[in-house]
Amino acid sequence: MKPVRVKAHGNVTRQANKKLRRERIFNIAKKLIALKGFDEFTISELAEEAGVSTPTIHNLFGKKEDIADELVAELILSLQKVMSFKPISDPIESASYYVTSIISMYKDKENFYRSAYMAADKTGVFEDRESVDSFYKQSIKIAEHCVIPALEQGFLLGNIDKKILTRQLYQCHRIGRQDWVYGYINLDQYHDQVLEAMLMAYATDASPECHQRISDKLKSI
Amino acid sequence: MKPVRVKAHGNVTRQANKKLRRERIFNIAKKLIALKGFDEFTISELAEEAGVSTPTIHNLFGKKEDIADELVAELILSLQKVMSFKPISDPIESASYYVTSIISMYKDKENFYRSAYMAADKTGVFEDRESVDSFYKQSIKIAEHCVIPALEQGFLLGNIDKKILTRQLYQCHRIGRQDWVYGYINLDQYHDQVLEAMLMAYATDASPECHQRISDKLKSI
DNA sequence: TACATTTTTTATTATATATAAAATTTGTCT
DNA sequence: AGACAAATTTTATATATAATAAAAAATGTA
Repeated sequence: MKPVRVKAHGNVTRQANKKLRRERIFNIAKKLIALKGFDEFTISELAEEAGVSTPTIHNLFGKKEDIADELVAELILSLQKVMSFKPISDPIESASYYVTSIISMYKDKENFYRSAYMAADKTGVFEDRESVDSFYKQSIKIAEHCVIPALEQGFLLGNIDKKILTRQLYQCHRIGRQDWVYGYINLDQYHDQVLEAMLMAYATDASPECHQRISDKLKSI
Repeated sequence: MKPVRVKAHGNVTRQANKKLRRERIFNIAKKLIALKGFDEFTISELAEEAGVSTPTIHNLFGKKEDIADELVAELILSLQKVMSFKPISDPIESASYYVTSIISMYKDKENFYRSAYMAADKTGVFEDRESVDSFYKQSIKIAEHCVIPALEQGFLLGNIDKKILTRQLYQCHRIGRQDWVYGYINLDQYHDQVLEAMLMAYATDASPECHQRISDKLKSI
């Protein structure tokens, strides 16, 4: 009876190399998806760009849908970091800081974020408003973390329901992000569009002093 | 030499019947697109539902892309009507009237509007902000027609740039519409979401009296 | 009922995703 | 260096969809 060997001798090295190859091809995939859109990009095109055959793509990534799932999972993970940013009470500072942070994050890996958001649109993860740990509810909570100190410090008056205000702050991001993801505006335009919308939302309940500053800030964008 | 007859004897009747058949199948297409999404709906599925073969679909409608183009053309035409609605100076009345009008229009032919907006997303017509007769610029103009009388009547103060205000009023619609078109919210939720967002936009520049009324109205939604 | 024409269908092509099985490559150990 | 076992890639193939050409059927009128 022959001795049974569960793993090949050089399996550790093999896995490491595989990971490198996979990563190289995954980056090409991100580039192609960002360039053409998720549905429009094809496995065979990816294979050709990567210099391999289509079954190799399937071997490394599974179905096309699996690529979307992987992008989304990576995106969710990456967004968890932003989720834990420290609240700033002044609405103008808060909005500026928040938008700038996100932009610089996107700028770093634009292909990844654009392709991942496209994939997310296909799965609908961001649209789920029901489940407790939904991205929607998490985002609303973050917006709330911005509104509460602003109320406490008197930048906001409390005449507009907090819930409505936070909801608006969240919605601001969505439409701008959409426009950027699908290639209608660039990141700089995204910055201005979202900042403008966030400031407008804050302005609805701003103290006279704060309202004046927001108005000035809006003129400078 | 045989006499050349350009048209068949019964061509008028034929064309009329063809139009009826075509319309029947087009309605099924709208239903299917609204139900499954434009990319997900297939020609063969449509053919089966309609009780004809796939080439018949192609014969009647051309390519799949042509179906999208036709939906978009019909949508643009239908929206031209809404474009010419009379401005109301009071922001609350104006927003309520506008949202209600649109909803009732959509409610009538929900399959059509949902499938047409999906098709429009694919073509990107609504994202074009450059050309003079772009839908974007037309929409901005309508929003302006709402803002100007509100300023004149003193409902708005003019502290916030008119351009910014109109832009916000337009953006309000987009995200809510998106959520409805892709099946995440129904028309009643769309109503509340868009009305809330429009009122919030007006509130940023509202006179104290108007701001109070908006605040009350928001509580009642 | 004959017919000219339109309309539909059968047959076929092209392209994309996906998988199974064969062929090749890889990394290690002797 | 060369043998080897497993991993990896490729060739070949299946399935699904969109699209078109040519043949067959249906239609409306005289």
